[in-house]
Amino acid sequence: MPELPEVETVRRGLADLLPGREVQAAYQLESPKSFPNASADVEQFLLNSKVTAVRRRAKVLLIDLSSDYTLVIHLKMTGQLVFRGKTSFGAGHPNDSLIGELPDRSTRVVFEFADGSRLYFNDQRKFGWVKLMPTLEVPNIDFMKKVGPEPLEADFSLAQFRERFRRRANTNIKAALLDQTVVAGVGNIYADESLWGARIDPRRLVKSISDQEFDLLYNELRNVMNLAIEKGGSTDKNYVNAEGKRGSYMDFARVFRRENQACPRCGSKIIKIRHAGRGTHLCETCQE
DNA sequence: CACTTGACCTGTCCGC
DNA sequence: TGCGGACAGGTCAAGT
Repeated sequence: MPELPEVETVRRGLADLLPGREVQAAYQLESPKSFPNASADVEQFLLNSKVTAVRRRAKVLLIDLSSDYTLVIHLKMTGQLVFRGKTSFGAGHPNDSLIGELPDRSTRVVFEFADGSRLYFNDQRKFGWVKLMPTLEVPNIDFMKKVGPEPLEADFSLAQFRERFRRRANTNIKAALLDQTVVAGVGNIYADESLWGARIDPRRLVKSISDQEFDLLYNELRNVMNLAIEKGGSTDKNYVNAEGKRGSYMDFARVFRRENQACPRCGSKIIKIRHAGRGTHLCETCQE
């Protein structure tokens, strides 16, 4: 669920909240798997270090520390990173807060800062993870070496976009969009949304897509992701930002989770099918 | 090498 | 009301 716009929203929130805070304690609740290399390194390179920056690459969050180590975090499907100030517990949450008192039963890892504030890593389905590693080694992990370019970077060109898809000529366009080695950060929501915007049927083979259609898709993907960031991401079930609040992109979605509703472009009924191993939403009338 | 499928988990929903 | 099964979807390993 957290895709590029959701992870970027969390990043922006944490970038406002964390830098300068000193980690005083870090511990896991119930699930050692969420923080598998929590070991001697934690004591030496995490405790008493200050957060210096919060970065993002694809769907991965990077919290840099003054020790020259980095917390590398993947939220996968149900991960949340929620910050709570020393006194912001319990009652008084804004109406759009999705979660209440923390820790809750999905809390896996807790980071405590010297000023009494805390960062909670929650993850219902336990697919997400936190790893601590030297900052200089982050670019060397397999995922970082394979992952494609950031689609919202100013220098990401249409020519580059088309070029990246050539390696997946014989698969369908939706599977290729979801492939992180082609373009970084696209998941199920924005794949369906951008294909609708470009009027492309998700089942089409990549090699059948024309230059003009790639042009449309390139623009739609960037537009839809920029809009989603502006709306604070999509909250379908679990996703919340760094303050525990929902995102509102789902109010603007054209096809995702809108099966049986009218296509906003042609009025035909939107359908949901199983494709590329995913629930896939489309309008068969205007996506060809 | 290109491509597809299943596994990893838990909570929720649907049909009987 | 209880219960089994399908489903949710990011990534990687294992399969064809």
